[in-house]
Amino acid sequence: MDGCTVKVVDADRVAAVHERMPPAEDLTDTADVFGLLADPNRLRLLVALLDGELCVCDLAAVTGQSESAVSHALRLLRAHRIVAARRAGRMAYYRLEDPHVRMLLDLALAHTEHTDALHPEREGTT
Amino acid sequence: MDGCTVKVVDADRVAAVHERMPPAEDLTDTADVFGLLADPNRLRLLVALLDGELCVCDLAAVTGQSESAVSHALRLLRAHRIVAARRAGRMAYYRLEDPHVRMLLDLALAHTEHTDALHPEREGTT
DNA sequence: CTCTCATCTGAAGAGCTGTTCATATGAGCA
DNA sequence: TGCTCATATGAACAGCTCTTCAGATGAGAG
Repeated sequence: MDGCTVKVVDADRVAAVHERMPPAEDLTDTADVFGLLADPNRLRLLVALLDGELCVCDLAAVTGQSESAVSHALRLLRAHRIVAARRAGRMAYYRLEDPHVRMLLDLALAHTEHTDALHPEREGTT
Repeated sequence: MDGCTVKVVDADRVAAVHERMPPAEDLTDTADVFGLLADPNRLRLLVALLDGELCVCDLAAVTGQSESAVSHALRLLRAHRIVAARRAGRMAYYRLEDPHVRMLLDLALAHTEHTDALHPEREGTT
């Protein structure tokens, strides 16, 4: 049932790694950020904002989503302070606010571009 | 209903940004990778593997998950070639195989550590 | 060959996520 | 003041995800 819960093969390594493990809070936080980047449409929005601010209208046009979907997505991103809104009359201009996320985006996109043959979706060992 | 679908505020910007937008395939791929990093337990596994290979047993111990959960998670990560398995008898030693993911992890964790007061989970503009 | 143990797998259920539709808000304009 | 348009919001539903439980696989020991 438990299998290995009791025994540990490399106790020292386990202890050391466990020591270095970031606190649960940090991991949750990080997973959260990754989660926000884990949607193609949200990704499109953020990529669109890499170059500067855009209104909801234009974001919908650029990313090919309904305005409602865009608004919902922006709401989420705003709640996590990844984007920020500037109001001009009835328009709302959004911009990428989190430099950390910008870095992650840059890094991820740079690598994806170079990764031509990586749509495996299959087993590696079995 | 559509609201803005027809009109675009800054047509030039929209065209330019749309031009620079990576192909859908790349975005899906990237979102996919982020999705794999979007779970605290998977994150724990990957962080544990940053220092070198570990068997399923020890991974379960270090990350505090059931072996079954770990196995399922590793299967997923393996399918995307993020980790690789080495077999030694009935043991399976896993290691982090994707340097790109390693970079993302390093970057993300480095920043999360410095981000003491960033558990907002609330509105930014409203 | 049989038994044990580490790992893997499949099925199933609970919960989360993203989209849509309908409607609300609030600014500018006539 | 009343209309229109950009954006925001809420409810609801479909689809995906993660965990667990039960059992399968395959290697080593006797």
